Amino acid sequence: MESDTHTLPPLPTSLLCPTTLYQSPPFSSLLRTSSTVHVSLPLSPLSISPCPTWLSPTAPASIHLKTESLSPLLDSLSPPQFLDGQNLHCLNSPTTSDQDDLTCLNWLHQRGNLLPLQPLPKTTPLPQLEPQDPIPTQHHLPSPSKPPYSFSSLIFMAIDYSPDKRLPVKGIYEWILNSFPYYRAAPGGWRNSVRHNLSLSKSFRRIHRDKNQSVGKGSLWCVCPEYRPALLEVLRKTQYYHSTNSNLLNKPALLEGADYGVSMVCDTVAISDSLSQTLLLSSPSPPALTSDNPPLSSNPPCHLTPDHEELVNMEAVEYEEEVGEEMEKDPLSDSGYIEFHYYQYHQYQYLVLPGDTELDLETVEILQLDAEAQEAAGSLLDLAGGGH
DNA sequence: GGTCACCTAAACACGC
DNA sequence: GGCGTGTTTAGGTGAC
Repeated sequence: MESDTHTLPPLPTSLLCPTTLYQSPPFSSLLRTSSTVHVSLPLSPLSISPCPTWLSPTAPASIHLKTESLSPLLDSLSPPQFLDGQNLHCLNSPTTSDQDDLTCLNWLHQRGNLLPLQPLPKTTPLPQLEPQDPIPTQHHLPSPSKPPYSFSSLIFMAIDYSPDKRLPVKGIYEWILNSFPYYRAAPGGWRNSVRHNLSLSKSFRRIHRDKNQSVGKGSLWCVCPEYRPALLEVLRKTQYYHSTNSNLLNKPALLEGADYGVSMVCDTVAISDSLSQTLLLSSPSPPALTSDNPPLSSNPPCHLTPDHEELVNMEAVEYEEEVGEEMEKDPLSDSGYIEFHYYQYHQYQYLVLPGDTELDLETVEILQLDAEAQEAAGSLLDLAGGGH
C-alpha cells in the first residue's frame, strides 16, 4: 500500500473557533494512502470521550448530517486545492488501541491512573506553527484554557461518572483535575467554589458517611435525581452554546443534528443527495477489525477526548490494511456511503476516509465541530431515553 | 435597569 | 494547632 503524507498549511484563523478554546482543533496534517485518507486533527478537549451515564453508553452516537446542508460541501470537495502545494510530512505510525472504546468513561481511568495529563492546545496555536514543525507538541502548546462548564456541571459530571454516583469533595476535586488540566494550574479558589456550589446548590445532596468508615474526611455527595434533568439541560446548553459559537451558526443542519436530532442515535444518515454519501463517525478500533469483531461501521462512536492525551497505541500498517479490507466488506462501502473513522495518536485525532474521498478544509472543519455535536448528542441521548 | 446565574473571595465552625 | 470540609455572606460579572 503506497502512502503519501502531506502537511497542510496552518488553518486560516477564520476556520478556527474563536470563542471556544476547547474546540477547533487545528488541522495540521494529512496522510493519504491508496485506501485511506488520514486527516490529522488535534484532539478536542471539550469533546468527551468518556461515557458517563448521561452519555448513553450503549447508544451509538454517530453524527448524522443532513443532506441539504452537507451537499454543497461535498459538492465542493476539491482534491487539488486540498493537497496541492502542501509540504510533505510523514506521520509516525499511527496505531490504535485494541479494545479502546473512546465513548466509554474508561478512558478516564486510563488517563487518571496511567497517563500523564498534557496541556490542551488552545484555539489558535496552529497559525503560529512553523513549517518545519508541522505537528505541534505540547512544548508549543499554550496552557489549557478554562472549561466552559459551570462548577455545577463539573460537579455533576464528576459525581455522575463515579461508579457509585457519589463522591467526596476530594473525589470531585480529583475528577476535575484529571478531566480539565486547566485547574491544575489554576489558583486554589476553584476548590472553594466547588464546595460553595455543593453547599448552595439544591442539585447536590450530602450523604453522611458511616461512622465506621475511617477513610477520608467529610461526606459523600450525590446528585438529587429531581435536579438531574436540569443539570443535563445546563450541560447541554453549555455544549450547544459553544457549538453555536464555533462557526456552527451557518451550519444549521449540524446544529440540528447536534441539538436533538433523533438521528444522533442512529448509525448512518444520508447527507448528500448529489453524492449519495453518508458521513459516519465511528470509533477507532483497528485491531478489532477481524472476522470475530463487528465492522467499523457498527463500532461504538468515537468521542473526542477532552484533553489531549495519548489514550491509545495504534499499529498503522495493520490498521490500514485491515481498514482496507473492512471497507470492502462494509456494506456501506457499496452503498455510496463514506465512512469516517476517528482515532487518535498523541495529540492528534485522525480521520480515516476511504481512499477516494477528498475533503476540503471547510468539510474538515465541520467534522471537527461534529465532535462537539456528538458530545452534545450524548447528553441528549440520555434525555431522550429518560435517563437511567 | 432589574433579575438571574454564576464566579470568586472570605470568614467561620466543625471534625479528624 | 493544622488541615480538610461544610456553611454562609458578600461582591462582582455577564447574559437575558
